[in-house]
Amino acid sequence: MTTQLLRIGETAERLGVSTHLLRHWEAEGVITPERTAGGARRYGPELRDALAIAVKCQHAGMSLSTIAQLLNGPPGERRRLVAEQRDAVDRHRARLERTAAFLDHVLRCTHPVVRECPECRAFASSTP
Amino acid sequence: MTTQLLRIGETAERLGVSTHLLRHWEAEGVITPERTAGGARRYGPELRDALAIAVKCQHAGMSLSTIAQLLNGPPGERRRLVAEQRDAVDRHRARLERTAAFLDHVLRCTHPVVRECPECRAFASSTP
DNA sequence: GTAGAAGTTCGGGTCGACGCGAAGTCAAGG
DNA sequence: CCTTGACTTCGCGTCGACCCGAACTTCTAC
Repeated sequence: MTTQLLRIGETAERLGVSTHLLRHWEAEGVITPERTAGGARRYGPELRDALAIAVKCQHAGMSLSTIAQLLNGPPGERRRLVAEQRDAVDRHRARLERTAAFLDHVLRCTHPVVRECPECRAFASSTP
Repeated sequence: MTTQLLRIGETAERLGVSTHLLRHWEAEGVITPERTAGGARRYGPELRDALAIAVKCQHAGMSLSTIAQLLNGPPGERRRLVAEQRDAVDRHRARLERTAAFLDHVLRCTHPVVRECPECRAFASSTP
């Protein structure tokens, strides 16, 4: 049992994505699998974990190029990027929090017109 | 002072976007300004508030078509959509929270390899 | 050793959300 | 009247992320 190398089909299925996508991500420098002598992609457990993490990161709003740097960049740069993304996620979270509050408010707001409702106006003119 | 109608240039500048964008959003059915006799767009205070809200909603991940429905759809449908988006925002928030925790962890994680770190693995295999 | 499943490369297509510039229109000042 | 500047429509270009099919090669099970 030589460290469970899976081919692209299995890997894609387990991850719930298409094989096209895995090739695309490779082309974008996100994840680079090993190759057999004949050129077929083989994904080991490490890479599959990295892929899973990449998916989560993407859901958190990171671009493919950012994720690629995160996974493959030099350690120093990597640390900086992680911290940066951490901040970005926090800002994103703050925005979402305001949005959630606003939507909650809208559900019970009786003002027919935004301008007449201080809470709506507050959201409209909230920082970034 | 007849309810401050602004032209597209002023409106765009105050909002920090391009005039192209405002026309684009109109074409997508997001916001439909009044027109002068000659066909020039005029944005009243109400519409400008709506625009500001649309911008926030977009930052919260909503698509233009969703926003268009939110702003212009029939009240019944609107309520449903708001509730739906509210839920989506919450799910999004939950994901971001996990991501933030993961990034925090990565900043102080000493394991050289993801597979060897239970916390990293936990994030990799966390629900959606 | 060979069939057929699964893989490969390559190039073009789609979708959402824009940007951009050309060519024409309108309104106000000199 | 004419200029000037902000506006109009129209259509094509871009970018990120992705899907898809054609044509060919490799892998694997029998």
